[in-house]
This record gives sequence, C-alpha cells and structure tokens, in this order.
Amino acid sequence: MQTIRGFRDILPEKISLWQKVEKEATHLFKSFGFKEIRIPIIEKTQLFARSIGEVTDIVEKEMYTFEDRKGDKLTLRPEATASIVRSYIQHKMYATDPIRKFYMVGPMFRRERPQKGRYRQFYQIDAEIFGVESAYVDSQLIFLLNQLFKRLGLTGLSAHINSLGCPECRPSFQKVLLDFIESKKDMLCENCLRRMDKNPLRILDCKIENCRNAIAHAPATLDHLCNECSDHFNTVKKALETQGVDFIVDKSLVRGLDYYTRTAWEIQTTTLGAQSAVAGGGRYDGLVKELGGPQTPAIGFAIGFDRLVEVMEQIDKIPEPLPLDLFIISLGDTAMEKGYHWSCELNQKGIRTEIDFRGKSLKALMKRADKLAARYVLIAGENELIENAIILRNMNTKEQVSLSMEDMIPELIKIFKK
RNA sequence: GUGGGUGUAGCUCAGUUGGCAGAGCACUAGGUUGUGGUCCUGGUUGUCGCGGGUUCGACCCCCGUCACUCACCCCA
Repeated sequence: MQTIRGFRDILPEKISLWQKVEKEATHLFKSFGFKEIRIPIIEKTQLFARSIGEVTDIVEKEMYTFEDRKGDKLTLRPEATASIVRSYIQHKMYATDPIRKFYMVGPMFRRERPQKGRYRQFYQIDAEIFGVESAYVDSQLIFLLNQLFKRLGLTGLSAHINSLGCPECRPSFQKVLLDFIESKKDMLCENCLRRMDKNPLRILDCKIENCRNAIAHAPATLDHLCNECSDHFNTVKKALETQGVDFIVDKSLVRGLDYYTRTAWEIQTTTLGAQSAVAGGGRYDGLVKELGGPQTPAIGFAIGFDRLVEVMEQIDKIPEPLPLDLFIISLGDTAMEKGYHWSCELNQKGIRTEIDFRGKSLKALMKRADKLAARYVLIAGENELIENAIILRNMNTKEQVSLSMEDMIPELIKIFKK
C-alpha cells in the first residue's frame, strides 16, 4: 500500500518547518487585521468553472471532479479564492462590513503531472481583501509577502509585477494583440495557435524559444492601459519603492486564471527548477459581481506552502526540535509504577517528561535518553527506592544528585521553571 | 497529456561476459552482573518495484506495468 500519485505524507521529522512558516504567516496576517476563515474542501463544480474560467487549464483538465450519489457535480477545490468569494456573498458580508480581510491555510487539489515542488495535493497559505479599490492595498499585500519571506530568512526571491488592465482597456488591447499575432502566425507553436481564440493573453508567456522571439516586440498590456489602470499601477510601484520593496516589472507575466484584473504578481525563486513561483496573486475587481454579489473590488494571493518549505530546506532553515526535559528510568516493577505516576504529574506541571515501560537494562535506557536529547535523567532502581534517594543526572555535565521522593517533584519544578 | 532518467536492507548506495545478494549508517545484544554520546565484538533486516518472456540458470538481457524524478505544458 502506498499513497496515490502526487499525494504524500508530511512526516514528524519535517513538520517543524511547516509549523514555523504557519506561525510566522498567521502572526503577520493578524497584525495587518486579517481574520482566519475556513472553507470546505469540496464545492459545486460550477463555482470553479465560473470563477476560474471555463477555458483555463485548471478547469479543462486538472480538477478532481466527480458526481455524488445524487448526481451532483462536485469538485475538490483547486484554489481558495472562489470559495472565499462564494462565502463572502453567501453570508452577505458586504451588508454588515464590506471591507473584509481573510486568510486561510489548507490543501488544494490539481491533477497535474507531479514534479519538483508540484503535487496533486498541495498546500496554500491564502490571503484576500475585499472592498478596497485603492492601489495601496495592492502594494500592502506585496509588502506583507516581502516581510514574511524576510522573517523566514529567505533571500534570492524576486517579485515580478504586471498590470493586466480592466474591462475598460482590455478589449481594445486584445484587438491590438491579435493583429500583431496574426502577422507572426507562421512562427508560433501549435499551442499558441490554439490560444489565439482561447486566451490570447497567454501567448505572452509561452516558453518555447521560437514563440518568445516572435512575440519579443508584441504589444504589452502595460502599454495599453486606460488612464485609471495606469494611475493605479503607478501608485503600486511608487508605494513599493518608498517601502524599499524590490520588484521587477514583467510584461510577460500573465496569470492563468480568468478573473484577474489590474495588478498581478508572482514571487519567484531560482532554486526549484521550473516551478519558480512561490507565491502569486492579483486583483479581481469583477469576480464578486460575476458570482452574484454586489460590485466589490477584491485582491488576494496564495503562497505555495510546499514550495516555500522546500526553499527553506535548501538553505537549511530547519528549526531545532524541543529538547526533552526529563527522562525517567525505572528499574523493576515497583519503580515502574512510581515512574508512571511521576511522569503523569510532571507533565501536568508542564515539564516535558518521558518514561520507557519496556523494562530494558540501564545501559539501554541511558542510550534512549541520549537519543531523545533529554536534559536530565531520573534513575529509580530498587536501591534508590529503599534508600529514598532518587538519582537525578544532568546529561550535559554528568553531575548527579540524590533527591528524596517527597522533595523530588518540587525540586524538579524549581529546576525546569527557571 | 508528451519526452528523458531512476527503482537492490529502514536510509545512502555498490553489485564483475548472466553463476549462492553486499558495504556504510541505523537498529539490537554484549564488552564481568546498575550509567549515555566515542571505541570494540556479535546479531537482525531483502518478493533485487511488480508481472510476463529468453535461459540449465536472471538483480543483470527483452517486453509490459507501477512508482519516483526531471523537463515540456500549466501553476502555488
């Protein structure tokens, strides 16, 4: 038996890094006023199809979709934004307070071919802001990401930003783009030809060399923004600059979900091969309305949790596990019973204590204490019980003292509460 | 979905024209009867990914399959 393809266990040896990232992220989110939201793992297929876009790769071939016993079409969530928007609308949150900031952490599912940093069940740390159109929100989110990575000790990441325009300026741009592409048609790969009617914007980030050459001088959304979009983007850039956030304007950054408008960005790394995006986000001012809510500007990002952890592993940022305070060695049945009660009591008092019930030799148990990185060992054998003098050994200094059973617990508390 | 690489002990890996499956680490027991990390000695661990085929004989050659991995595609 083994996990199915693209799915994996995250074992205890690795988990401390995940916990550290999650702790830092949620701490930072809270200080910016975000509230946690938890959403279902399964939604109606229609929700994703409508929000992400019928002709995107995600919806066309990557979703885990199935029918339940009643024949309803359901899908394992491939991303979080759609569900959060659904929730915002369903609970009429706009009525009580249109400005909402959410974060969530959890698994997403896409049926792609697995490779480095890409799994079929992968985890995202997601943040969304509803109800604010200001460009400062855009730069604030990018600043937040930047802060998080800084706190995690990561360097060598770069923020790529672009503006995709809005319903005002995009149609005219698409026309200009299509005209240009039409003239280069014979140089483009099959996929790009397919994209011409599907989603011409995507041609801009084709990675095939011929296509890249062909579109090297293609018109960019950036050069065809309407005044509002242009102002918006300028404000984003300026706000980032004044906060000292480095960024690269990347005209070819075109994100694969249909709902994005205006600002789109990706945080990229060079250390994960082709899976360079560690986080990505964008503004989606039309989606809330599209899904049946009132016109509400919104923006959000997702961090690839798995990828972030892998980047951190590469630079050796694994936090030390908590050492064990005390390991109890009980030799003989009477001592075992005593030891059992001591361990219960000490753990109740907040002292990390372990005891081994296998009845092994002193030597074997000392080895185990060492393996568990115990700071102290309590040795209770027949002699110690008779003489009422339990041995406490400091594993670093090798110093040993005797404690009477009455004084022992208070004495230990004194040692460990320092 | 397409293409390349790799599957041998818990881990990292050796394995000769096709001739009895190995090392290091880990685990475990000892090193005179109750003291860890180092050292020494012994011990345990295998469907050689799985299924076919060729052969007197296959870890080795052939076919299929599954998994991992890298790249394309796409994205977090």
